[in-house]
Amino acid sequence: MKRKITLKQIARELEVSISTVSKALKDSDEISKDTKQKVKAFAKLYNYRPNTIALSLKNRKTKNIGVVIPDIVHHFFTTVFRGIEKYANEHGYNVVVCVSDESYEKEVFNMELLANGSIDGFIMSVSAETQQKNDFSHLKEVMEQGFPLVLFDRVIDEINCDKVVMNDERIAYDATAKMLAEGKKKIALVTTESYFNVSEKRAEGYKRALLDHGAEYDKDLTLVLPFKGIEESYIETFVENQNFDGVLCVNEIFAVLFMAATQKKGLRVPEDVSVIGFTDGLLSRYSTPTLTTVAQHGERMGERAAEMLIEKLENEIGFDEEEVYRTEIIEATLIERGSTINK
Amino acid sequence: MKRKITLKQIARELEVSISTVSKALKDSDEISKDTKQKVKAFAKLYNYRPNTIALSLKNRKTKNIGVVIPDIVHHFFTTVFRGIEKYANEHGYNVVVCVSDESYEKEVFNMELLANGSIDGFIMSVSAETQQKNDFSHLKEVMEQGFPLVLFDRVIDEINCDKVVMNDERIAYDATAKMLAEGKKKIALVTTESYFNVSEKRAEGYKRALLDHGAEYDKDLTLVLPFKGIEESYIETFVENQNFDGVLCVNEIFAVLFMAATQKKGLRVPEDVSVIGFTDGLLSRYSTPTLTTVAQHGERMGERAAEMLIEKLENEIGFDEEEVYRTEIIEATLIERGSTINK
DNA sequence: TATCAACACGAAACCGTTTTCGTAGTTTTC
DNA sequence: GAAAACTACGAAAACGGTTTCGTGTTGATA
Repeated sequence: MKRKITLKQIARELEVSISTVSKALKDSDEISKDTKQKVKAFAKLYNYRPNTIALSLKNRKTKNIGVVIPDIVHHFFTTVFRGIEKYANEHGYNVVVCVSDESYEKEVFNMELLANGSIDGFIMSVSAETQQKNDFSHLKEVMEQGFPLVLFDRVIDEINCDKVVMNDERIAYDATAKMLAEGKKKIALVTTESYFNVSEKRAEGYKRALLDHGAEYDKDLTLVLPFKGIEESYIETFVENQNFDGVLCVNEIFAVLFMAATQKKGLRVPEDVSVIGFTDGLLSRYSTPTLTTVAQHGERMGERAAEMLIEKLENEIGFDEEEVYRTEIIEATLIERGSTINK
Repeated sequence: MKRKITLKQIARELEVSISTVSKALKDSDEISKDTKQKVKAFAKLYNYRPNTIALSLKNRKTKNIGVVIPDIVHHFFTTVFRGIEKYANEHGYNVVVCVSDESYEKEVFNMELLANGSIDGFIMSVSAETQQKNDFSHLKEVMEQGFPLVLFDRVIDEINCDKVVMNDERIAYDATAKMLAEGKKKIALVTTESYFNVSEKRAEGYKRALLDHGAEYDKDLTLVLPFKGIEESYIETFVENQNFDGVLCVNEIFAVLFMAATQKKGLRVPEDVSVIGFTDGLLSRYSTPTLTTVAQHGERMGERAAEMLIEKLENEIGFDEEEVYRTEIIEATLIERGSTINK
């Protein structure tokens, strides 16, 4: 086991002081040309790299950012993560990920762990349980400790920090309006239980579109599915008993299940029923017909979140300068595919 | 910005030495009961937590493990990562992820970065480009530096380290045999270019099953698709021109595309054509019909990889003890769904 | 020749811990 | 009453860097 070489060893070997080696490697003009060359040559030969941990301790910066997400086996979060990792890496940061698994306790635990020196700032999307409990003291805590925090997607209004969100309400409006424009009259909504503020916003956009276009909002046309353990039968029962000619689903799994159920019933997509989902994942791209869906541009969200965080990290805020927080809206776009009638 | 409290501050506040504080918090019996209580109370009040970075420097252990994978927006890698993260977290380790994006250069760069003190060991799956170039000096390098390394899925024979793999050959054999047992005669194979050793092994299993069961191996029934930018037309052309009644696809995207193409041609799945894919992702679960597929148990692979790595990390190898490397095989299983004829 | 700046380098502090070792002060022992 | 043995604590080194501040040696200047 060949230990990595340190300044101390180089210094001893070359019979100079540690400071000299350090300065020589930094091309300080305190050091003579001769010595610099000697040191650099030696360092290169032994492939010297400064120890990250020592630097972290000295600089009180780890160059690590902590990402806390509810789930990783999930297309949206994965793409956001991709964006974060990409941007971070390009800017000299590493990313340490903790998965809260939708659990409040794990979320708190992980954040405390990371806050003990492992990272310089947080990017996160809160867990379902946290949203339900409505307890955000752990977020306040890390902010008070001076950690910059960027929330994305599942954000918390009462926490004052940088945020990256999607215009859920508007895109749901647009999606609904699109189906109305196709001539559809009875548009259903398939959503999750309401403690997810994103689902709620989508529902609002859906309603507003109906009312704006003179369609009536029928409560019976909204199907609320549980967060975990979706039973296909819920959907099939709904499809069996309700009359509709379009549907907006808050994710692609619901969309593809709904589509399958309507087809099974003998209805054609999109001729008889238009279907629009959220999340442009594999399901949307490879279903039959392909799904018209809302692309959330997760990667861009991740990039922006990372950008905002790193900006905060690098621009040490002046003393008594007022901290200013931004909320960035990433515009979702509707991708038209085979499950709607497109011109 | 409230800095986290340090031993030094507690010491000053309580008018004792730093050593005393440190020992008191560790319940050392060098310290009197009184002092211990005083210190502990104060520490609890100010919510003292030892600084991770300082500990890392002191102990030369970061309690971080580095994960380098080719892609994160990919069901299989995501599940493996999930397993790693889960096991690591349960055992007091954090995970820092770097995505190589299938690029040799990024892979090398990221590993060098991580090797400068950020992590204690690596878990990785090599990039496509690395496999093509057949250059593994960066892996040898980190091993020589004393970092334990666990490879999974895309492993390298010439690198001597712990490995976690799937029995690709055998499960491909089983999948093919299953279709033959259904009475299918002409089984096609849809695979990727061959520098992926996993694809190669799957192809071998496929061939062996054909020969073992007295079916003939027809080269024309193998469709090789490029790694990036699959054109649907490649598949459609193949489906149009070849005669087959079963197909084994090396991933679920190929499987679902193939299924769509055969259905479009008017063939029924599974009556006319049986389809089996690899990867038990959303596509397999929600396609119509649902896909019979090979479950790779990525999560278990990740857990095992993490377990192997952490075991190496914690059991400092005795001096001159011979290092022993293991290759663990995670048994894949065939999940029977609607795209094959099951009894 | 005394003075001074420039040059080239080293000592030491610091980041926050842990841990070894030394040592006052007290108690026990004979 | 002196030596031995505890007790309870502190000083200092170490992990691997960076950086400030000296300082000894030159050569130039007055």
